[in-house]
This record gives sequence, structure tokens and C-alpha cells, in this order.
Amino acid sequence: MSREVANPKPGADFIRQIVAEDTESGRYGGRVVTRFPPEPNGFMHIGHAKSVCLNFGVAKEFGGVCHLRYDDTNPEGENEAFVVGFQEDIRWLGFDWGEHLYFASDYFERMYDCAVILIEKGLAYVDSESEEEIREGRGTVTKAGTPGRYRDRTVDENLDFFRRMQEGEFEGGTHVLRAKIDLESANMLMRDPVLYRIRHARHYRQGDEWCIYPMYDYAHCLEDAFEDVTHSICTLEFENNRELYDWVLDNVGFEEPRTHQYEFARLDLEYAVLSKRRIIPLVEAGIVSGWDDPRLSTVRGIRRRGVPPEALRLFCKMIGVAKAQSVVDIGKLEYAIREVLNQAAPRVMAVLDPIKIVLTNYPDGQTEEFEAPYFPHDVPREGTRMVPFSNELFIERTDFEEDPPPGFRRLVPGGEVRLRHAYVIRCEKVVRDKAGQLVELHCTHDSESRGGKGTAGRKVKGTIQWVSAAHALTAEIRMYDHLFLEIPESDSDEDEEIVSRINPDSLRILEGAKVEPSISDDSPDTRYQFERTGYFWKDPVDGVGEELVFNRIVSLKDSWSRSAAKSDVKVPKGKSGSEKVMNNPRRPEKPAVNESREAARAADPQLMARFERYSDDLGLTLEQADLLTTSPEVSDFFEKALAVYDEPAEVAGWLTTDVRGLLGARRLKDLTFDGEGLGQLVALVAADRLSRRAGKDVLARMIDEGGDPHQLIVEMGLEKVSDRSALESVIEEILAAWPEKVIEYQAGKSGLIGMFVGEVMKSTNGAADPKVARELLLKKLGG
RNA sequence: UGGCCCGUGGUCUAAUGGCAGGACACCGGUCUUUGGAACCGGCGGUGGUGGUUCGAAUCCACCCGGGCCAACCA
Repeated sequence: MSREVANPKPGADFIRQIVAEDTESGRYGGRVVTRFPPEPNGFMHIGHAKSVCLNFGVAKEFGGVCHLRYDDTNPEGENEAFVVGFQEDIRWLGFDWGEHLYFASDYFERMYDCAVILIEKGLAYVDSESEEEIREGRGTVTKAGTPGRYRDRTVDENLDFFRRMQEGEFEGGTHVLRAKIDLESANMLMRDPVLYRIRHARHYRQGDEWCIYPMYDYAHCLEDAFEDVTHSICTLEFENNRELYDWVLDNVGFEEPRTHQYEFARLDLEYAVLSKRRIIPLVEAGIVSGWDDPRLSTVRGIRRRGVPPEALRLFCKMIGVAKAQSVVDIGKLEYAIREVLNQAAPRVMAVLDPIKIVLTNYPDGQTEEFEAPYFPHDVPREGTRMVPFSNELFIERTDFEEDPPPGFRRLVPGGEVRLRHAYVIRCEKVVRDKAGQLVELHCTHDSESRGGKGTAGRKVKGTIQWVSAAHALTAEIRMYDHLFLEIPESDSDEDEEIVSRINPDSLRILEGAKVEPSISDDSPDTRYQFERTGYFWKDPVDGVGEELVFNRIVSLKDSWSRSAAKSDVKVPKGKSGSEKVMNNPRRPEKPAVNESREAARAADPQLMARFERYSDDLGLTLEQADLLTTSPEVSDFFEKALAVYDEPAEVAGWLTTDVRGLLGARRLKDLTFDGEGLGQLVALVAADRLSRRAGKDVLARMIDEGGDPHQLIVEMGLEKVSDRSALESVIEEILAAWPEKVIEYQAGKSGLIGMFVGEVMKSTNGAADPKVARELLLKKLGG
């Protein structure tokens, strides 16, 4: 059916464009119903999150609803814990299904009834062959399948068998219900797909009520149809399944407007493991602590890591939705997390790897407090806390360097550094033990520099964080990194192989970290920025009691270490720019004709004769002759057009490019006009009644809605405007309306000529002669 | 190898025959009591070859490359 682009929404993803078109055309009476259909046999991961954001997001944006429906049609592996898990994770992500919670297993009765309808129509049969026999009978991608010995059972026989299957009379594996479609279909899924199989297994919701269970392709479309879903959005690997989706609904008797399936590219993320098949071995081997390990890309893991749901939603928005299979840079996720946390996280000071500082000129036993703001000047949020200060402090080991590299802006022997919110200190002495190990640093503070004052005329290299030794809290800090050393290849699905790629440093535990005491008063789910190091929060499992345990959510962007260690820049895998493969640059004798079309011609002498006549007598190119003799249908169409307007090259041009393009999935025989109509149109263009461009608009209309070219020209107002003075005044207006573009054009941006011609075409509704318009524009613009 | 889908800077994505744009990354600068943030600037792209058109990322053909399909999984 034709899909008129009512009002394309530039910028929106293709799914939203389709929904927008359907909403505007009233196809579903303005209803929008989507659904998120997980199978409850695992936990939600970030790939599901993309789908959740899409389905719930689309519903929300178009005033519709999104159902949460469990696709629990296979009793094996499914359970209640996973059902609860998905609900928790979806809610956490910030979406709500309202009262629309459904279970495919609740529809088993109705699905059974639909199967009976198919059997009664002779469109499904009970096959009693073995699994292997069925597999063999299906053929291969290059070899057609062959009918099995049960394919022609009578309707009554099938009904009887199917009923007895349902009643539990047979062992698992002895019989299946199959659709009777086409064993020779190029689409393997259409070769009599299995609809029901026998499984004497306990279903987590239905118990032993059923011993036959529907297959995905049969069940899923019915679930959508039962729920009046309008847009059934799934991932690309289901593209081949769409034909079967439509077949089932059409044959069971669902009429338009009914649900339709649309496919988008699933999320793939660098360093992430996104399939159950690959996560389970990691969990079972104890490589990760469970489904909620913060290194995992499960929503539970991401959540435990401390990532806020807003960040995940922002990430999904950033990556978009399209059909091109792609791998997203992990840096985008990190950006989204920092973006959200920068605005939300209070800043506090913590020292991950402490080294002691003794202030030799600060009175022993004295304490003072600094009032320090939680947020920097550029984050519009209020709040301060008190930070205690004394003569013994900790600073970060990496903030002191005896032998500093050029550009080092922290503490060095004899040098000064500012303590954040406090004093400027100078390193006077490096104290070592007998083994030469650094023990502590003796420093002096400048009491004039309190809180940032008294620094005029003095250049202080840098500012570092610190905590007072006597007041500091000791914490364990878990530093997470990528679980894998390299981006896992999609084909590395062997368990051992995955294990061997694990990054041994994916979890680094820092035991003796020191944190400022103010945090003890905060809500346990506070996400902090530990200044200069990263974003952290208390581990919700191990960090909620007396023990302080922090997870690093994400580091801060670090332009220092990046520039200091330029050597380990990430080299993208695969081909780099310079070694981009040249795609067969020289192929002098390209095949002019297509092999399969040539074979078709060989079987049809009339087509073969026409092919030769087209290329030899009519002077068409081999390519044109080839395309025009694809089938008698095309060739006859061409002949009819020639009968009206005998200019083979011109007619062939229209038919092999424009008509083919506009036709899309439709066939010539579906059109309401034949070759004669095309011939008339081409003749009109040749007679200068309308421009070629306008002719194409007319053709599009003829193909979509039918109609006579003569009438359409008048109706659409496309009578050609090539009267120069009329065009000139249009051009004057356009140039006056785009003064900046005129200047840009005259400054050398010659590509703008297309935009000017386009504007002329637009304002004349496509009737202007673009050739003349261009010529006049060139003259006016001084080209 | 049969069918279906997909190729836009390093990465993700827009442009629906008419100005190839945005985001991330990267590089440089300004600012800064976080080597953070913010702000300014820069680098860099339509897989290839033909064709249709006044005009092609977009339509047509062929080629190259990638993905999916031969479960009684979803």
C-alpha cells in the first residue's frame, strides 16, 4: 500500500516519521500504541534500554500508550524473578506502563482458537515427522524444501490431532503444528514454519495448564493484534520475520488498520557484552559478582555503578535510531554520565592514594574550618559544608612529583601549590625512611592566603584537594574499568575466548582512601564529584552499613594525562582511514546485463528477440534493453508506450529510472494505467507542455493515485512556465528574499545555484522550466 | 551460494531530487581556587563505477563491503 509522506519531519528518526505520518493521516484514528515485549529469561541490559526509550518515548511524544508485555511463550528459563526485574529496571529508567501490563501466556486460549481457524482454512497442519526430518525437508538457503508425508492431512485429521496435542496425549517432540505456506519460498521462515510444539514443562504462570506452546512468529503478531498495538517496533534481525508476521495476521483475519512491524538497529557498544548468552558464563564463572556487577552493561549493573537514569536516557537520545548496524563509542555513554552528574553532583574532597603532609608552621593540635561551596561558580546550585583543617593532612600521591615532567602544575620540592578552599603551601622537605621510601612531606602554609586571599602578585601553579588526617574518614574505593582489554568481536562467542580477553584491572580496589567527614550526614544515594578525580557514590550493597565503600561511576575528563600519555591513543580496530579499501577501482568491462535476467530471457524467445531489437535496432543501451526485458510485463508496457510516442530512448529513460524508482515494492501490473499512459506523459514533456521535473511529479501522482496525464497537468497547475518575463519577476523576488545567499554566492559559493533554482521551482509549484530558470539566474547573479 | 536489509568525517546521526548539518572524539585558544565545567575556533565525510536529471548522499544499474535467515529459541 502506498505510504504518502504527508508531512515529513526532518530530523526525527525514521520510526518517529512513520508514526507521525500515520497520526496525521488518521490511519489509526490518531491512536498510537507501542509495546516493550521482553522475554523474562534474563535481566535487562543497555540494549533493552534503547528499546524502552524508543517505545515508551514514542508513545509519550504522540500521546499514546506503551504496553509492557512479557513474551513468555517458552516455559524454559522464564521465571517470576526476571519479570520483577524488568519492572524494576523500567521504572528506574523513568518509564511507566500504567495499567498496561500484559503476559503473552494469558492469551494462550485465544491463540489456540486462532490456530483452529488456520487449520480450518487449510492453512496449518499437524506434522508428525521428527525434528531432523522437518529440518531436512526445509531445504537450505539455496535449495528449495520438499513436502513431508503429513502435509496433506485432511482438515478433520489436523483438527483432531491438534486437539489431542493440546490435551496432552502425546510426548514432546512427536507432533508440531505447522503453517502451510510455501516450501520453496526464498524466505526460509515461510517454508511451513512451526506454530506450536509440545512441551510437557511447567510454565511459571500457567503451571501445567498447557503442554503445547506457540512459537514466536505465531504468537508475537497475535499478541500485538490482541492489544491493538499500532507500531510494533523490533530489531533488525526480525526483518525476515515480517513477512510471516503479516501472513499470520492476514490469514487469521485481522484487517486494516492493524499492527505493523518496523525494525531498527539494535545497540552495540564498545567493550560491552550485551547478550544473555555471553553474560551468563561471566556470572557463572564468578568473573563478575552477579547480574548487577557494576562492570556489566546490564541495567542492574549500570544502576549499581551509580549512573543516574537521566544519563542513560540522554545517551539513548544521543545515539539516535536508524537501520544501519553500528557500534557506539563507549565515550558517548561516559559523556552522557558526566553531562548529567556535572549539574547534579555536590563536590567534596577525597584522597584516593594518600601521602601525609605535615605543616611545620601550623600549631599542633589547632583546628579550623573552612566553609566550602558544594558547587563551582558555573553550576547554578546552592549549598556549602564545613571542612576541617589541621597541621596533618593527606594529599594525593600523584599530586607530588620530585622530578616533575614539563608542564606539571602540582607540588614539587621547594614549590608551592594551593590547597583547595584553604591555604597555599610550600614543600620544604621530603622525609624518607631507611629504605628510601617516601614517608611524608614537610610543608609550610601561608596564613595570608586563607581561602584564596593574599595571593596577589604570586603565581601558584595549581590547586589540589586534601583532607585533614585527624578528621578524615577511611573508605574503600572500587575503581571500575572496561571488562575487556579490547572491543570484543561479535564472532567471539566461545566462552573461553571471552574469559581470556578479560581486563585483569577491570576492578581496582583502593583500601585506605581518605574522604572529608561532611559526607557522613548525606543521603546514602548521593552522587558526589570527588574533586579532580571523578564521580562516586556509595555502593548500594556493600556500602550501606558502617563500612564506607564507594564505586567510581566515571572518571573526570582528564586532559593532562591524555596529553602526557599521547602514546596510548586508541587505534580504531579494522581499517583505518589510510588503508580504506579501494573498491575494485578498475573494472573495464563491467557486465552490462544481469545474469538472472539473462537466464529469464533465454527461457522466453520473445523476450530474447525484443532484447536484441531494443539494443540493435532501437539503439538503446545494453543496460536499458536488459531492464526492459526483465519480464513480458515490463516489455509489453514499454511496447504500449512506444505505440503512443515512438522515441525509444526517451521512453526507456523514463521507464528504467523514474518509473522503477517510484514503483518501489509495487509491480507495473498493479498500476491503474498502462504503457499508453506513460507514452502520453512522455509525449507531453517532449511537446514542451511541462518540464521534465513537473512530468516526474505527474508520474508520481499517476503511480500513487492514478489519473490521466492531461488532466493532472491542469489539476496540479503544472502547465510549463517558460515565459521569460514571468520567470524573471519570480527570480527578482527570490533574490530579494535571500540577500545573504546572494552575497555568499557571489563570494564563490557556487553550489547555491541549486538552492536558487529550487526556490524558483518551489514558488512556481514545480511548473517553471528549470533550465530557463537556471540560465536567467546565472545571468542575474553575474555568473 | 538464494532471499532480505544496510553503507554519510575516527564514532553515532540529519539532509524525503536543490546550501552535505548536528553530537561525541580529536586539535588549538579564552577563562578558571577542579588539568573539571563553560565559551570561541579548527581538522575531517556521502564505498566504487556508470546512467537519468538543469541539478544526485537521495532515483536507476552493476560492482565492493557489512549484517540477517536453513531452532520444535526470542
